[in-house]
Amino acid sequence: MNYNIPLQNITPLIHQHCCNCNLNSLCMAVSLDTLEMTQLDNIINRGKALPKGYVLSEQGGKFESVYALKTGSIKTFTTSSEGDEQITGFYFPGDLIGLNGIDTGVCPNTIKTLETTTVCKLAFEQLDELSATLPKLRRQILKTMSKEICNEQHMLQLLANKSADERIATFLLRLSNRFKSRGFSPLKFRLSMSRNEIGNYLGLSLETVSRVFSRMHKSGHILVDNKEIEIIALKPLQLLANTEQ
Amino acid sequence: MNYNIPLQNITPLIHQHCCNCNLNSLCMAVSLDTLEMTQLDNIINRGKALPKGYVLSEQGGKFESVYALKTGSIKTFTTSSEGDEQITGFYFPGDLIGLNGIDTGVCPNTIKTLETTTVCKLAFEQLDELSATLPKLRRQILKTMSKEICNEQHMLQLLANKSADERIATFLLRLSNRFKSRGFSPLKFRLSMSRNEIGNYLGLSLETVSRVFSRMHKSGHILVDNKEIEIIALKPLQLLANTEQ
DNA sequence: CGTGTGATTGATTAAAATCAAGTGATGTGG
DNA sequence: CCACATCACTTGATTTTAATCAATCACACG
Repeated sequence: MNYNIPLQNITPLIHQHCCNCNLNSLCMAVSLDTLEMTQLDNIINRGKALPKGYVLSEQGGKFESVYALKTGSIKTFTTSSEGDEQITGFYFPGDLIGLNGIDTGVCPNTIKTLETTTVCKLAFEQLDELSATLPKLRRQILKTMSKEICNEQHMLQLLANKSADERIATFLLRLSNRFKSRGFSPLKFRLSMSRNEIGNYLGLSLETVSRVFSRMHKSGHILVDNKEIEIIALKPLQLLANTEQ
Repeated sequence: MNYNIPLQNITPLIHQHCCNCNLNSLCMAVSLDTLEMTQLDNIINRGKALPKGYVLSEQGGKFESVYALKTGSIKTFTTSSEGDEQITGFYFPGDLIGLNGIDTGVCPNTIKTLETTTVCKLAFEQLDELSATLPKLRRQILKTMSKEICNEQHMLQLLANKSADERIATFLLRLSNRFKSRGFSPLKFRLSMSRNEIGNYLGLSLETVSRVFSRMHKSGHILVDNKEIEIIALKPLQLLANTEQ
């Protein structure tokens, strides 16, 4: 199910601007004043609604744009020479995706929607030029990349020496925090990715993911109904995520 | 053995400039012309020789500077709330270290020398200001961070679904490539980190690291003499690093 | 109403961690 | 310069965890 409909052919949203986007506090536009935001606004190709499974950018392709996620969710993954995928991140509204192509000029991973999703597309060259005159924008780009590095270092720690239960607990709590900061419920949410994708991301088999969910469900920490998750007991999860028991 | 001698009290090297530094093709200075290099030169606090175990920057401290590694080697690691360390990277001459503190303004990891090491210290604020007028420098900073993200995504892939043998083979080949691009021998080198540190980085116990080294030694792929490594059969290692058996 | 995909659950296996000696290297003080 | 202490590394035996293999269940969809 690999849609490759060109962006132009996808239903565009009503034209909207950064200055009245409800995500501007999370996005590139954070800390810019109205005039600066208008300048940013001018280089943005805005709000296309994309179906589930749509590939925004393919690994190996030329790096030209970065994407700001408006609604929906996205996964990024690398495909190794043997063909197996490794998911490198899940993304939600307000996230900026695709900056890691700068180094080589080639997209190092594939960007794919997990559900119906809308994004803003920013041409990187123009963004870079604009950043020369807007120190706050420049700083914001660096911050985004810096945060990405920190996230990945956190994942390294998780994969290097945490148990399956600790990985899942950490995963759920990170999702919870991300939803919270976006104004969604931090205790009740829907997983837009499959067990297989969660396992791939966390270095676990899909069976293990399912077993851990069942275990946590039985012990009353969470409520699992297929993709719907409700966190019942936050403290035990936090304990599991932080401490080596 | 946690030296915390202030930088000022460490023997300074003979004053040297970016324009005649033999690492400028690897470092920030790459692609800058002579005038631009001189401007960069002016904001650099240069060439201090640091003993083994010296802490350049501590996790949780204020983020102010980044470091360019001239000679020696460095590890970066995060310390979790329970106190266990997770090594996030090993660095060699030409590498730029510490940019991931930008996001929060706080150093997200500790930077520590693995042996006698010399570095150049760059005040980040000044570097950022300079980057506004030097597009090539700005691009270089982004490239450095982009490369760091790609490295870490590569590590994620390694930790998520590769066997101990594949991890070690990949580790050795990456070192080999990095030494090669720095003009050192790609087939014979000295590991400046312990088995414990390698294991920590690769998500393996130190015993497993030792066993894999022994196994590869016996099978004639590498020669191991304590910290000295010689790659005898490159092809089998590459095969092991790339393919699922 | 079958078909297929994703999720759950159980049984078995495999890989690496842990536990436990023991060896070799390095460094220190007498 | 040597005896001793310490630390890093190696190797072996056992245990543990999660992967794999396998069957079944549940839900969505044509």
